Amino acid sequence: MTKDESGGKRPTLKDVALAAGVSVATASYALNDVGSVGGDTRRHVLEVAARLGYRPNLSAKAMRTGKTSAIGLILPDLTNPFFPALAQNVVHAARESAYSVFVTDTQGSHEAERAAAQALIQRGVDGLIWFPINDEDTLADLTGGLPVLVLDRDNPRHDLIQIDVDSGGRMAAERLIRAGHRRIGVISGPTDVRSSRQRSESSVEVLRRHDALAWHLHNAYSFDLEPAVAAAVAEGSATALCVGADLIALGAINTLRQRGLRVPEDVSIIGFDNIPYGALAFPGLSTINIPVEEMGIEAVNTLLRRIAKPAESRRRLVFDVTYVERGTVAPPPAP
Amino acid sequence: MTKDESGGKRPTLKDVALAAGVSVATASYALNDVGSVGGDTRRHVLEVAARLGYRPNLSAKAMRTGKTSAIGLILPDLTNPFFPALAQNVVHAARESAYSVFVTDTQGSHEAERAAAQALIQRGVDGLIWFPINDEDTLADLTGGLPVLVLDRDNPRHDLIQIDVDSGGRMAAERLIRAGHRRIGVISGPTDVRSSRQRSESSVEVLRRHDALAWHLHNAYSFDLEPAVAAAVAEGSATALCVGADLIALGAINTLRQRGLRVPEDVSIIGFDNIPYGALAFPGLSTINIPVEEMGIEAVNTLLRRIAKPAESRRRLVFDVTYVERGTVAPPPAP
DNA sequence: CCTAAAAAATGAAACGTTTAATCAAAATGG
DNA sequence: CCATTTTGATTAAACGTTTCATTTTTTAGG
Repeated sequence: MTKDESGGKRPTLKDVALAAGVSVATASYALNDVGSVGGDTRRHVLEVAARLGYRPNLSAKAMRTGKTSAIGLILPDLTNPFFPALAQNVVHAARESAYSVFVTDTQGSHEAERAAAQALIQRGVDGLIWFPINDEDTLADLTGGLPVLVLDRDNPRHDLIQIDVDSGGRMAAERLIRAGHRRIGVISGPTDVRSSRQRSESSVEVLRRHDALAWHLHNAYSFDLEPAVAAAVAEGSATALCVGADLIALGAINTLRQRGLRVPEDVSIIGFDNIPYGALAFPGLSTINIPVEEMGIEAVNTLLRRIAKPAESRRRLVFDVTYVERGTVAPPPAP
Repeated sequence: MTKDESGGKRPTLKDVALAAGVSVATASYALNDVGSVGGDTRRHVLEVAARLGYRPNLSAKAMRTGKTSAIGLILPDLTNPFFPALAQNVVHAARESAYSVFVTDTQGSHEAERAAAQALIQRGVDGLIWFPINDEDTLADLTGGLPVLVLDRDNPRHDLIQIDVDSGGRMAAERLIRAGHRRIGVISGPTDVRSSRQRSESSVEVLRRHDALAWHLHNAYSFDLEPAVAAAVAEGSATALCVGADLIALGAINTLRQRGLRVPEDVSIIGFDNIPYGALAFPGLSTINIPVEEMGIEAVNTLLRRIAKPAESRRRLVFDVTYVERGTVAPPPAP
């Protein structure tokens, strides 16, 4: 019960000190559990503070200490279903350590990305968790010595949390081969981001080795697959698809169905990301799972450690992926 | 070009004043475009500030003025696909006015909701955009005089942005009737939130009037529909479903398909929310669209207005919904 | 007991702003 | 040309903390 004793406004440290009959300094020491203050006084101050419902003014604290206990999360696109789970876990992990999170979404624009970073830095965030749009280090001149954790992308200057996409790409390809497919198409996302390239390149490599690569489509963006490819598939150029992102895979499924092809009876598909949609689709999308929840948590852990020890050597964490089988893989249709 | 003249640390107002050969006060006045400062000096100060790459320390400004130009966004669950688009637009609209947004996700727990609000208030946010878990005013004792904008839910103390769910519920029911259905089931979400109740109640009302209500299932939560209902539908108790949320509708479709029923050939379905998944499904989910983007924008506009004029009379904005036809509505199967 | 050391408590400066209260200089009016 | 107003600029206080340097009180040692 935080009752409000003094009229109206929030009690300040001075109020607490006054009410406890002690100096402001002592009150501060007592509340922060530092300095040398007697056990009795400490308890008393704490008690009074609780009674008054005292909450430190974080702006003041921030100004004095230079630490805001806030961090920024910069994401390319919140509406991409890959990100909300990440954001959620970042926010929660941060709260565990009494940090709050400014979330910004840059809509895939480098300009917006810089503006967002600027704003956050000016706000004095203690650190940034940054999922860059592509591999360009667009914030190089802004971040200064600020702790930054980079997600998924590459960056020579910051701590990194990455994903072992190579193994994911391989898993997908191998699974399709094991199912008996010998004409497999690969569809990949934006080629200007390493992690996206790697996904499909590792698939391609495996497929080549088995002489099972039908074709490779680059830079598939949104979720309607190019009609050309759909037609190619319809003509039987491929009996299975290795797709670099679930969103694209779902689009591909749609396109195929609109052309009368069944999934997985006529063509098998494996996606990448394990976005929640996939589980909801019918049949469920088989895909490569990225442990995005753990990544979120580990991101704030790593960032907070870096904030605490700026000099520690650079860290690079790589998360494993797993294949999750649902309903979009089957043997190729009998010819 | 924000080059860094003084060694290392960010330049402060004092640095600017010094470099411009003017008092700190004048520098402040000049930069904020207030007070009486000569045209020449003003220009000069601005120029110097730009040259030094000066950025005001927002913590300091906040402490002095009591305004942080930050707001908090409290959502029940970021991974519910309804919310990311909302969050995105809130963040963008806020940035337009140089506000930053603390985003928190309360996982449907009232405890977490209170904790989050506490933290944000302590941080000194200028206002809160709050999508409550249900209709309980769980923050009543915390918010004090703080401007709060409540989304979707009801609340006697705050500005409101709501949705005309009644008309949505009616639209859905009418559409199914128009398609020829006469045995229609209604599935609704949590009954402890008014807006959820209203969605289905308005459907029910219309269906009753046409004597077309087959049954009404309350409190359907996650996305697998109760086997009981699925069986009931399978037995032909209903040829169409009016569902209170897309997420539930998609689950329903899955369950039906697993029992061998086709959508929409055997049973038609209309959802509610128009979450992005719906468009990706095959066939696309017919649903009621909520203009969530506009709502996000209007939420920050209304909140910022309230922050500027705390005394203005309470506002309540109601957004219209629209029916979006995709592929899940068809005439009932011939008996 | 007295002194020295340790512990507890305090005063005041500092953080980077804004802004009220002054003051000086320039402009205005009679 | 003096008195008055306006304009331009400055000084200093204030916001709520933390923390250094200092003082006061207590404890311990001989």
